[in-house]
Amino acid sequence: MVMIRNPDCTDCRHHEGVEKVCELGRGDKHAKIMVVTSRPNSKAFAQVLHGHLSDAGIDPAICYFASAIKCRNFDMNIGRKDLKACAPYLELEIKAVDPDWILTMGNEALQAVTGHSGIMQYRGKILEAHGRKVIPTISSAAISRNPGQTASYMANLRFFAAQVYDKAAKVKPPTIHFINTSYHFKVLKRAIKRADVISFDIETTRAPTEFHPTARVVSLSGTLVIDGKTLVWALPLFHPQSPFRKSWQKALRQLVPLMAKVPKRIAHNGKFDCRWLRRFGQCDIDITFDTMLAAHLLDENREKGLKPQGTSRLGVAPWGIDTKDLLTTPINEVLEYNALDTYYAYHIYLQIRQELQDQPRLMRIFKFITMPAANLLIAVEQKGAWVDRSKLVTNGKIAREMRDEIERQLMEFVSASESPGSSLFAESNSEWPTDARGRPREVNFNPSIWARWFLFDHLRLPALAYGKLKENGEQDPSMAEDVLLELRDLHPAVDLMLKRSMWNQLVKAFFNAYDELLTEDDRIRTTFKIAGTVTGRLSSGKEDSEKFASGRPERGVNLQQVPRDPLVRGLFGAPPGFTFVEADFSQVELRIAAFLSRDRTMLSLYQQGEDIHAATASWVLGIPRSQVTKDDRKKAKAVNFGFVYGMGWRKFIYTAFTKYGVRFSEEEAQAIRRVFFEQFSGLLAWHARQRRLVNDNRRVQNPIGRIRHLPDIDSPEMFVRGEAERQAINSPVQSFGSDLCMLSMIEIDRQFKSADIAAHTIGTVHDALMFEVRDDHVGLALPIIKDTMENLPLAKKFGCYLDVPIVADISAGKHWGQSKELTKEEVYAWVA
DNA sequence: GCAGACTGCGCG
DNA sequence: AAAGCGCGCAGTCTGC
Repeated sequence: MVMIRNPDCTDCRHHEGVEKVCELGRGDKHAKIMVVTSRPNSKAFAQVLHGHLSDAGIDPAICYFASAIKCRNFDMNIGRKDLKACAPYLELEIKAVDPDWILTMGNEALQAVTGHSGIMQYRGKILEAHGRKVIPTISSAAISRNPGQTASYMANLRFFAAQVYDKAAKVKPPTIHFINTSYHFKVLKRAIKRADVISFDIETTRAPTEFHPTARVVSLSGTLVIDGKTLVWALPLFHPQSPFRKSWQKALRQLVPLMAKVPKRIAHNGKFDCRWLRRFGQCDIDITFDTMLAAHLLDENREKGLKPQGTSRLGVAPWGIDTKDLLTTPINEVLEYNALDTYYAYHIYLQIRQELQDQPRLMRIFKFITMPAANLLIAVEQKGAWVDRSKLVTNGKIAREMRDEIERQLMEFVSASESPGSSLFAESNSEWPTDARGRPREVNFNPSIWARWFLFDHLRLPALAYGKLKENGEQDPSMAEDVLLELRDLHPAVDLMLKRSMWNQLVKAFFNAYDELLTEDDRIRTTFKIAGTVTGRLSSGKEDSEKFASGRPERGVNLQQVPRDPLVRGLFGAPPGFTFVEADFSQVELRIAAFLSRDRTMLSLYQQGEDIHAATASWVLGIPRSQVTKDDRKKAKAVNFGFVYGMGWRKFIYTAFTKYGVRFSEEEAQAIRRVFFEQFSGLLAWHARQRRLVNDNRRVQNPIGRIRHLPDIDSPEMFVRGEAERQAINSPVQSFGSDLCMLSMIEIDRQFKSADIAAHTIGTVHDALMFEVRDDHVGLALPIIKDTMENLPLAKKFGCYLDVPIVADISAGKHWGQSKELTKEEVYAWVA
């Protein structure tokens, strides 16, 4: 070891002012296990780390601890260059100790040992470097900052221990039956018919959707349970080496109907597989147990992918191939990978099912909400939302012309010679900005270096705020909307910049995206993620990118962020012969807050059917209820939503200005907050209750038992704890609101089907549902929608007695957001 | 040329 | 001392 150390090393800047130059690690010098981490020689650090290792079953006494950087200077950040400079010493150290296994902790150590960067991507995988096996995880210091990471960190350590000590995985790899003759295919059909359980999975080409011309199913695999025995099989389909390459669709048309009849159907993110199998098997198939959704329901913070679930639950090493292009991957590899997915998913199912059975409230949510929603969304995603093609063309043209015209006007301010001569329009005081190679930068009105030059140098506007402190110690002047609003009166270009930003956003994020994604049947499709949020809400957008090549148009606009501007929202609607129906829960989160807090004022307002936003407006503005305008009510909305979830007066001033254009002084804002909590005094007690609950239990739950884990409540940092406490207030409300909406969607769709009503669910936007109803069935559909939403079977299904009235506002017309809310009479006696 | 951090903005 | 919550995506810039 003496040979390695170089106390005179000056290879990187870290040697300057450090106590000991080139400090090597410590521990067993012939250890089988090497741990690469920052500051291995700090006593306090080592103590914590040794605790973690022991807990995971690794004896720290037989490890060698090394650092990626041998001169530890805590005032300096470590860059790639530093790691490179120090790499030879680490390499020598590895050779000298000669370990079989290396545990790297944190991104630095990962980079230093393997050369890869991206710890969140590589953690828990088995890599190879310097001829040894390497398993990366996050740094132990990250755990104390963010206790929320503890579970997966410990899972990584336990996995490392299992590999090092060669502990047999809990689940052994199965024998896989490859189906490559028509005889085997027949045997497979017979087996599926007899099976009680099927866990299945498909591999596909990287087509953007199952309807794309390049969409093919490359292989199909399954794990069957027949008479208590498992049978694992893999069927090649469109793969070039497949005997069924020419008849792959025919094979699916034979198999999918049989699979759909197996009593228990399991898959990991099965919504994806079911969409493809429906398309090519020409038969509806759904799932009874989705392991990804169940894992997420049990712990919304844990990695829910099949591989991380497999390593942490089953102790199996990450299996499989880099699925870049399946068609050029040898068939055996594809099939083995495909089959193992189904086998391990089946074993994960066995575990998770038990965990759900131990928590009956979660099981009920899974049974009555999660799985029905998943199966309903298969059809919703396949159907898509209808878009008015001619409107898309004309509205898009309007938006593009508006943006171009504004940019033309802005360009007049760019050339200094055309600037008016007043002091406000002073001549430029600096040179046109250049890039790193000295070339002039292009005009770019987006928040860019050029745009900052334009505003703050060329037009000499004052920089009122600055962005984040950068690595080089500089801060860019902020171009955020609220800052520009302050500068609006100083120069006409500011207003143009603001307007351009709005129109450009519409063009780029919406019109362009919709143009690209609109299919021939005039529909746009999204993917809803059921396990995409920590509260149980759906998220909407693109399919997981890993499944698809970059650069291609993909399935997936975000249906939940369609601007309310009629120019955009009005593009969506119902095709000829159909009516677009939107049903909104009225103020659902505030009603839930009233229910949970038991605040007497709020409860009685809702029980009397009064408008809580108007009430707040009259109190905070000090005017009688009758004088409250529509605008006042809108402002009160900001007050209500903010303060209910623990907003402070500073943030209130900020949001009141940026979102509603109202300025409040500090005194006014504090006074409004005070009045608010005087009126709704029950809210403060409720906030305190939620804080106590999360501090005691590290988790909170909503009225039907959906759990939000908040491990960050143990953070030593006040701010992080405060965050967890506010989440403890918001989560039960938001997640219950979402559950009401999901439950409605499921229940309404069920009734449509059983009454044979020609209506389709188009999607949800958190507290709203959208439907497409055949014109002659609107009168039948409207009462079902309203009745269901207002009278959900919460008591029957979840033992939850909601004593706040729930109200659904319904509107019906040709386009989204374009029609008037219906009165109760109109809902129950619809006249087209 | 690509990934990651960061900002800004669309929605509830 | 200070503190709404929950999302997805486009765009810029940096560093390799």
